[in-house]
Amino acid sequence: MTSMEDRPLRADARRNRERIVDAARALFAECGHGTQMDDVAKRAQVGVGTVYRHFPTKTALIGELLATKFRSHAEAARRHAADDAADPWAAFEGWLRESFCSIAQDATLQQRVTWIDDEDVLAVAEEARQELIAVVGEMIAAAHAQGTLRADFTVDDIPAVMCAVGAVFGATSLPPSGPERFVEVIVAGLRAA
Amino acid sequence: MTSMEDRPLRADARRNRERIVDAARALFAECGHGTQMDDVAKRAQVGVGTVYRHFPTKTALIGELLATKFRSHAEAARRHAADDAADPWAAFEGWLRESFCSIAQDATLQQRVTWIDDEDVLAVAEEARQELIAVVGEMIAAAHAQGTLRADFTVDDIPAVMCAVGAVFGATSLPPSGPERFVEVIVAGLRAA
DNA sequence: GACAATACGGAGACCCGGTTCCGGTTGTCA
DNA sequence: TGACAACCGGAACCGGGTCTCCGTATTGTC
Repeated sequence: MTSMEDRPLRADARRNRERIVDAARALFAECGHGTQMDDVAKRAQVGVGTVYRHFPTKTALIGELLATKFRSHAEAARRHAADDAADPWAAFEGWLRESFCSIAQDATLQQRVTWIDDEDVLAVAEEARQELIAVVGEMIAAAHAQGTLRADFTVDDIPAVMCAVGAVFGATSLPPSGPERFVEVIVAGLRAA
Repeated sequence: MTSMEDRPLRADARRNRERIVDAARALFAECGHGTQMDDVAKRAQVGVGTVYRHFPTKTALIGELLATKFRSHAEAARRHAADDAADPWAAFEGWLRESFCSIAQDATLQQRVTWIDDEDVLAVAEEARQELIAVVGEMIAAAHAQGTLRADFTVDDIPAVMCAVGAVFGATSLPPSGPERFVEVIVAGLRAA
């Protein structure tokens, strides 16, 4: 989506683009919402102009980061589904835990999902998001068939769970020992009623 | 805390202060993070200057709103504890559900707790927050004694739960039918392991 | 009813952060 | 190696939002 092979993109351009994305991810993880374009540029050792050539807007940049996240969640889901093909609940729970860890890494980003201009951010990452939903949908269906997952839980609830986890890990008013425990609560809550 | 009886505060001043708080609450519920001081002033039919005389800073205003919320949660907790004195779990669950509803009302505000400048916002509401923690702590202790609440759940986890719920209800990328279900998951997850 | 103290209003100063622009640089291809 | 296109940097711009300032209005007291 972000920029197909219209033309192969010059070598240095490619390098810079990558640097920018890395810098952005790192900064959002560290500085949270306070991260700004100039910072990203500085961190990537690049001028602001360069950042804007690759991403026309801050929203676009964030969208790209989010899309990447989604893709990696989806990939994890596929992996777990394959590894635990025999036990859908195990696959689902395994995926949940892995995703939660990954969310903990840069919760700030995840939190963006719950925001104002989300409409726009999500639009950029929509394709990746759909893919994720699809993959997870299958896991959920399998778990339902097995009868190990709350009957009233659907794919549509996944975003909510992600939001929740993101919020908890991203909270600056740090629950000292909290986050991990919170995950346990959710997992327990999701087991068949 | 916000302003003790240093001097009784003139009649019109008191009236305006109240209007401002009401307007702010309403706007945060409606417009979310986008709410700005001028809007609050307009809604309260007051000049911006007046708003700033009562609350030296936007943060202070939000802090006040938050403090009010905390106080009402605490009050609810006391009520439930009294009503269901015989059954701690019932009291706890009842309080949780009531609080969740109330959070749903103006989730945006609750979300503030997970934010950047939270340090500051929380500082303003700290007193009220401590009170809430104390009251709920007793409920939790009682439920533990009864053996109906997950053994590894402590008061320190309450903020996390609040954050989570706030995030879910406040998400603009609305999980269509999600929120209520999410509450069920948490309640289920909190029952004794 | 008049004076002091207190409060009000809202124009605009001020600051902050995203976005633009363009002169200079670098990669690519013949 | 030369020439042209693609790309880079970062100073300057600009809109939008918080907060200040001060002349005016209201309250309360004697």
